[in-house]
Amino acid sequence: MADRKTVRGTPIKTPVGEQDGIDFSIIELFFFAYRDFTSDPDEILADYGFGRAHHRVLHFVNRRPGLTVAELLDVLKITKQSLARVLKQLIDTDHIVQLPGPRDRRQRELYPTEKGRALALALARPQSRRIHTALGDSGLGNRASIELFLKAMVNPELRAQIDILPANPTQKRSGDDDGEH
Amino acid sequence: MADRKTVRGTPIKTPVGEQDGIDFSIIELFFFAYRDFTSDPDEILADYGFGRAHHRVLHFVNRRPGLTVAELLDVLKITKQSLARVLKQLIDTDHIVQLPGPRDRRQRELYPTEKGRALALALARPQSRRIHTALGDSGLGNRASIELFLKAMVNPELRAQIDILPANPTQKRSGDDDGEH
DNA sequence: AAAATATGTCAGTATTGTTGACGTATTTTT
DNA sequence: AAAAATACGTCAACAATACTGACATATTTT
Repeated sequence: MADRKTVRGTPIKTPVGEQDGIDFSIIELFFFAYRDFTSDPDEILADYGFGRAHHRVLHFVNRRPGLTVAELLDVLKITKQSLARVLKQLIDTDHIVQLPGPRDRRQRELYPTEKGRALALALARPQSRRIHTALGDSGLGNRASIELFLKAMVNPELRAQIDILPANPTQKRSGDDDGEH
Repeated sequence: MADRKTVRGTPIKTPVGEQDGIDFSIIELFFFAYRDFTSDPDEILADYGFGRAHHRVLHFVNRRPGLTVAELLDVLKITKQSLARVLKQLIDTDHIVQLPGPRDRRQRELYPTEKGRALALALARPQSRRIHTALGDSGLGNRASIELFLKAMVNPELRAQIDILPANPTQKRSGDDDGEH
């Protein structure tokens, strides 16, 4: 048998691009942007021996204090076991506490402690700074457009998860004086 | 000694929010958007027994045909071993071929085959569609703003990796041509 | 000839995810 | 009250993707 068991295809030397009818520039930008966006908290987490999974749990418990394990699983779209490990660590290190559900005592409502709140804020701070800078660079009037765009990128049936969160109630903030420019 | 081997902190019941000076809404939207953005190709990849790592390699080899292993490692920011596995699979399945570098024969230039090009396009198609829809939903005039924003989210020192790509007409590969003789 | 470089590979490990099964406490249904 | 369903925790086994460190080979540079 000659070395023909795999008939190698011919190398293509022209780059793919927009002419193929596909929005490669934004696809790629999204990849790079998210990579760097997550790199900021990753460095902090490393000091705690935590990973990105811990960050996500911490984030949502801080955003929706009192949410149950089942709700958290639904938001994160992971399995019980994946959550169990990181949640246990966060509870053991006193970043999160569990309280029995008031109506249904089988449920465990998850709350951040002072320590957990502080860590969540510390993790979010560099991300928020990056976003703020990026908004400045791209024109400060774009905030609404960016929000709309990102929200439209989410699967429609899952947008409910976002709307529940206390993101929009007092979005006014007009004339807010955090102007770096 | 009551159960105080760990003195648990008090549960905090108020959600974090923008009043903490942090842009939680966009942080969260970015998370959800990227999660769903990557879920489209993930489903296709599963049919091939491939994962997200294969997708990234395939993407950049198609975007920059002829890039070397070292360049690919630099773009992906992973180690040689992490790349080795997925690259080997992609070569064995004839999605990518290697050619010795013309100037330096130690290098392996990576090129997509017809098959690899087709898969890259198939993976990018639903992502592009999602982007297009989202741009439509958020106002069609926002494309430039979105691009600027995403680019500004990338670490400045790494933006060069993006500029090299054939997204913009200023694609000038420096150095002596690698001409096909 | 020696050193440096580009790549490939091996061995071992960590993190984060998966599926499936089972136990316990609690609530709901019968 | 007994049975079934539910919420959660946990165990065992496994898979994908990353990591570090070491070493081999071919090739280029010094």
